Amino acid sequence: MRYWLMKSEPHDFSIDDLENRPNQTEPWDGVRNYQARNFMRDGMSVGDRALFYHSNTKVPGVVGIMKIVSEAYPDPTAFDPEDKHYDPKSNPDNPRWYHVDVGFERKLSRTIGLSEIKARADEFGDFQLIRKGNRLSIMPVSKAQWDLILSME
DNA sequence: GCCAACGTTGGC
DNA sequence: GCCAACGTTGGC
Repeated sequence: MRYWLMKSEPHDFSIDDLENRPNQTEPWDGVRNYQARNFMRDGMSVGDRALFYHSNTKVPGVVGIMKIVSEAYPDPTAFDPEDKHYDPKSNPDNPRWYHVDVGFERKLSRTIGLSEIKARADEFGDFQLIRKGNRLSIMPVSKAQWDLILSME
C-alpha cells in the first residue's frame, strides 16, 4: 500500500463535500498535469490512502484522509466541450487524462497547516509539498512523512 | 490581488 | 530543438 497527498481548492471541492457525497466517493477529475496523471494512472492502487490537502485558501494544509477506491480510468470531463477542463486533444479512442475515485475516510480533528509542516522541514526530509515553487497537485508521501503528519493532529 | 515559479505551446 | 510568450498554480 502506498501513501499520497492530493490537493484541492476547498471552494471547488472540499473534504466536507466529499463527506457529504451519497457514497462518500468522488472521481478526482480535472487533473491536467502529466506528472499528477502518471501518479494516478501508474502509481495508485485500490486501498492506497491519501491526505486531503486544501490549497489556495486561508489556512492551506492537510484536512483529512481518503482512500483510493478505483483503478485509474479515462477522465470523461476531458471529452465534454461544456466542461471547464475540456481538452480537445483527448478523445475516448485515445484518452489523454486519467483519474481515480477517492473515498472519504475521516476528517482530521484540525487542519495541519502548511506552515507547521514547513516549520518541521528537517524532520520531513525531501517532501515535494515543501519544495520551493512546488505546484504539483498529487504527490507521493512516505510512510514516515504520513506518520509524522498524523502525529501532529 | 500580487506575483514567483512552473508547465505548455508554438514559431522559427 | 530552442526559447519566448503565455496561462496556471498557489502561497502570501
